[in-house]
Amino acid sequence: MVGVARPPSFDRPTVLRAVENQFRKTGYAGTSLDDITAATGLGRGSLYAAFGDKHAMFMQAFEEYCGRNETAMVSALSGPDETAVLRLRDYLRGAVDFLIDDEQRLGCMAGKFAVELNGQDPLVNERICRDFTVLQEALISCVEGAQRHGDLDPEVPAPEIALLLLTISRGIDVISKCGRDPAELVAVADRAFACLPFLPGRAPSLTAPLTPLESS
Amino acid sequence: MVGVARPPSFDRPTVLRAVENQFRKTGYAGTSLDDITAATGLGRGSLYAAFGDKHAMFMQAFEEYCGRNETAMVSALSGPDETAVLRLRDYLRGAVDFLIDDEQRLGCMAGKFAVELNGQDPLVNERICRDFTVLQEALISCVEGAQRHGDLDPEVPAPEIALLLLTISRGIDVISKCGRDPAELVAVADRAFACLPFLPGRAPSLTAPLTPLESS
DNA sequence: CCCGTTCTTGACAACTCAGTCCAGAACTGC
DNA sequence: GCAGTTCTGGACTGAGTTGTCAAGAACGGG
Repeated sequence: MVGVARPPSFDRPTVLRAVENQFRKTGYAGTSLDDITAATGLGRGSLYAAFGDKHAMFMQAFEEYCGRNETAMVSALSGPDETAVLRLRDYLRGAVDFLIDDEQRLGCMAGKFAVELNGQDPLVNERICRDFTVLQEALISCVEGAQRHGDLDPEVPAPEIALLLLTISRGIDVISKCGRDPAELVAVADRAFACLPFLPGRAPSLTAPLTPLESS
Repeated sequence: MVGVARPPSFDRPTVLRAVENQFRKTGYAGTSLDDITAATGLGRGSLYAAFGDKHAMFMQAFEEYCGRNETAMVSALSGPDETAVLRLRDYLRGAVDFLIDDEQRLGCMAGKFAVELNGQDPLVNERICRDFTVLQEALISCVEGAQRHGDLDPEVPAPEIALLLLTISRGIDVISKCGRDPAELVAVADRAFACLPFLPGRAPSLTAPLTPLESS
């Protein structure tokens, strides 16, 4: 009488990742369930049973993305005050490297759906706000570290610098969409970094080695 | 025998503008022809006869937008070297003001569809590239003016500064989507302006009066 | 006022869409 | 190998989609 259920044939995170990629590639309205069945290799029945309807699939994939990205960014921006300013440089360069490395140039998923959904989906919008807030706070901590260490001008409000950095990386995603020379994107990131309010004599060389930054 | 045709009952630019607004609000895939008939007040037959299919409607509305925006930007960024740096400030502030003034926060249409279509529509993509190039070139001229006048460091390549400014205004569009306090957006624009490579003693006060900038 | 032309409206066909459902497959404890 | 459970794939439904078409309305020269 103790019948044992057939176990799912798929790996949940793997499927969610495929769903995420499909939505990032073709947008929310532009993605059909047939696209999703093709991307995941699962039938409609399995998808609906495991994740709910299209909107729920999207939300779970998006939540997955946000959590992963926030963790990576918070981790990449944490560290000693001595190297805080280098982490800020790597944040900008990392945004560019990630675009260059990815042939599809997907960019930040939160930024993409902020733009596509235009604030018309409250659940998605709330998650985007939270994502941007988390990223900004991680940047604030890092900026404050650089200020404590005497690299950046402590008179300039850290939240403003942090939000500017977030703005620039979202902007880089946008301008990268129309096949620009990767060197131009790198130049923009480096120029943005060079424009930060360094204290006199503290602006580091742009040719210093770059430590890679995990991004997505 | 010289029959005279019934003249169209609509104003072409007005209809194109309604089409543009609808696409900007709900995206390309997210806009149905019923949405467009509702937005324009025209029947399907009239729309198809006048503009062609959905894609052609989009292209014409987008072309209309790009032309209008490019003209406004080139004009707003042109002027004497003495005030070039102020025009750069107004470019950034204008991007923010336009978002704040518009309750729908539509932002730059080229940026929106660069993100939504992800480079998958060659015709649209080509137009976006051209739009960004025109904007960057107008910014380059203005930056060069500011350099000639001794406001900005002539050692820094003008195209880099110009592309950074373009990047920042596209980024502002993105972060504005999740209901941020307008004051934060203004602060980011002002901070970005303050970060430009001014020559010593040339950084203008941020509280100087702002001349309005037409945007869309 | 008539006429040829073009515009307009909305019905229509063909197709795609999201979401449901069911028949059968897979699995494991017994 | 059987039984009981859940998983799987795809057919199916009804709503929504794009694009077409035809019947009639509007127009102004003659």
